[in-house]
Amino acid sequence: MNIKEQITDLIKKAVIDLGISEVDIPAFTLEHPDEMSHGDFATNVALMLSKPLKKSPVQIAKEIVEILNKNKISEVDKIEMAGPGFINFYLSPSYFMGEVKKILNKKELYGQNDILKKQKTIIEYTDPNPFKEFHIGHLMSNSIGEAVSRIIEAFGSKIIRVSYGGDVGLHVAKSIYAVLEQESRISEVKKNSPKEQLTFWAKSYVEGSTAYENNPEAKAEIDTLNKVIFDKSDEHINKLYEWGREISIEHFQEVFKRLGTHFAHNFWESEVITDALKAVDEGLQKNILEKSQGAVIFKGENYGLHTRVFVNSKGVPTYEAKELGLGVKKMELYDFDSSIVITGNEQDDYFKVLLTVIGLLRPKVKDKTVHIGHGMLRFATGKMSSRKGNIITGISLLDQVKEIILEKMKDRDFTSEEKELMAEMISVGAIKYSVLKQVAGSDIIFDFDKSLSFEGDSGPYLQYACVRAKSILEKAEKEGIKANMNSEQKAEVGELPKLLIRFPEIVERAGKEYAPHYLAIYLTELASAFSSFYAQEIVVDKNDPKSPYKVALTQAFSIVMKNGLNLLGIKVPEKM
RNA sequence: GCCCUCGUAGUUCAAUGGAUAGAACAGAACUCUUCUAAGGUUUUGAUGUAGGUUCGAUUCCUACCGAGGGCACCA
Repeated sequence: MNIKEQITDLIKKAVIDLGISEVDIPAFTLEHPDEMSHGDFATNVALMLSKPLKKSPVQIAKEIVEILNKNKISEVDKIEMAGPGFINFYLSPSYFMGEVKKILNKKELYGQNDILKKQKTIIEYTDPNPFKEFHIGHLMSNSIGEAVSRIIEAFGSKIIRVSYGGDVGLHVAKSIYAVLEQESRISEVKKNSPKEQLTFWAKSYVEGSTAYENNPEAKAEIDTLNKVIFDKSDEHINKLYEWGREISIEHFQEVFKRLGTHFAHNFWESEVITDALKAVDEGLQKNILEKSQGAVIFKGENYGLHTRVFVNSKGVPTYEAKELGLGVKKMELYDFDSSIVITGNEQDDYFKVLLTVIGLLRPKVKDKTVHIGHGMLRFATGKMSSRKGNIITGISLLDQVKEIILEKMKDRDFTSEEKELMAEMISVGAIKYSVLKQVAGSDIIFDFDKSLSFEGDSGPYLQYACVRAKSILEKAEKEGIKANMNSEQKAEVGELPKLLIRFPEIVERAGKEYAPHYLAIYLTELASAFSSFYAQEIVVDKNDPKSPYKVALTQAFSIVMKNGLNLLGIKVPEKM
């Protein structure tokens, strides 16, 4: 039983002592007050009892405090009534010391739990489409997906990371249409670097999309081409297709590597089509789906949703059917305990329809599946669209940010290899943090100058705090001062240890709510507390009897910060 | 038109129905002879509007105003 549960128990007993029967105990809270001067835990139980007991909350609180004081446990130093009737609990210094010791003992395992022990979780994110750019929206999906994966992993679950790419569909037809328009250039383009070949394909996609929208003849041709690609009936087109697909995939692998994601499997739309059509047939047989105007549709209106097309009138399955097939296939391949799908929130309504259909077809799969919609990356001027070509690619953002960091470091005394390594970690950290610091579902208004900061509330701020701690620990080792938690029990416990030991509960909340931002914000608070501590105290000092204690705190900080950043998918450089 | 998100300092973001609404950036003033100033200290400044539920509302409900997204063969 942890301390929170122990205190909760004591409160319940006290309430029963007041004459409330066990079933009538209100659903009170026991939480950390915002203000540290309000103690380490606070409960609102007296406020909630005011009505049933027909007494003032202050009076009730006083009575409860009296009872609590009789049964006090050693971890609690002081209990008092405050404000409109809150009861605040102040924990003892030795409790905090004991908890910090746990950090030093558990090291990189600190923060993990076994809530999902022996479970298997499949998580899909990033999902870039071959023939299109890997843009900063994918960077966003990847940052969130990777963080959620790592947090779920810390819950003890086995994680299967997958990505899903649309290697068939209208966008491919649009690209190939535009490539066919400039057929004579192809052999020339193929001599260029993979990067330039990729640009050629991305441009073609934009051109094809424009033609599709503005030119009815082109639209008809592209629609026909889509069917040809789907049927694989034209050898020449098959070859173009293979070329474009490979160039894209090669590029994606490079970006994944830089971001620190390794997918166990990459699903492609082309490989789920059979499953999709099978699922559609089953849906038709069970009257879940129906035929209408030559297409297969789902009438969502019956479920408070809207109608979606699963197979179009040309017999080609749409995204909805393919995703349905994917859901079924994932279950067959991996037999998961839970499945998480992360996409842009523009697909929220679509996923509601899809999950409803899956629920009718495979109730068990539905119960185990959760969709997380992340916000969009938008420019102040409007939405980014790869169809229109006004996008920032993932790789160009990574490179630009890296440039800025290298520029900042140019006068520093590091070798160019060191600088290269640091700049890579710092740029990825800065980008990931800027995505992870806010609620996953909300949009990021992207402004290159403002969105990526290297100061204050930023990735580099956290990395920097960690690097400084590391540097102190090295100095302590040189001077032979060892971390010791016992030398300073009597002292007043500052903000740093109090924050440090909250790490496991923050991880737990971030995982349960699929909300990495709780962790990001916590780490910033923690780094801030450490930076303050760093500015006020000289940690390594042979003449200071408190030095071993301060070294211990620094070490604990270093462990927690590193573990926390690791869960966010952010690496820490040796120096910076 | 219907459905879903969301409106918080000048800006970008926080706040499991709780106490004095937190940060960061920008602005103002300090701070490197001390373990890395990508740091620290101080300071100015905000809940779209109108109701309702509640001991207590940024949070829940209703209406309005405003932004974004989704609504049949794109993904």
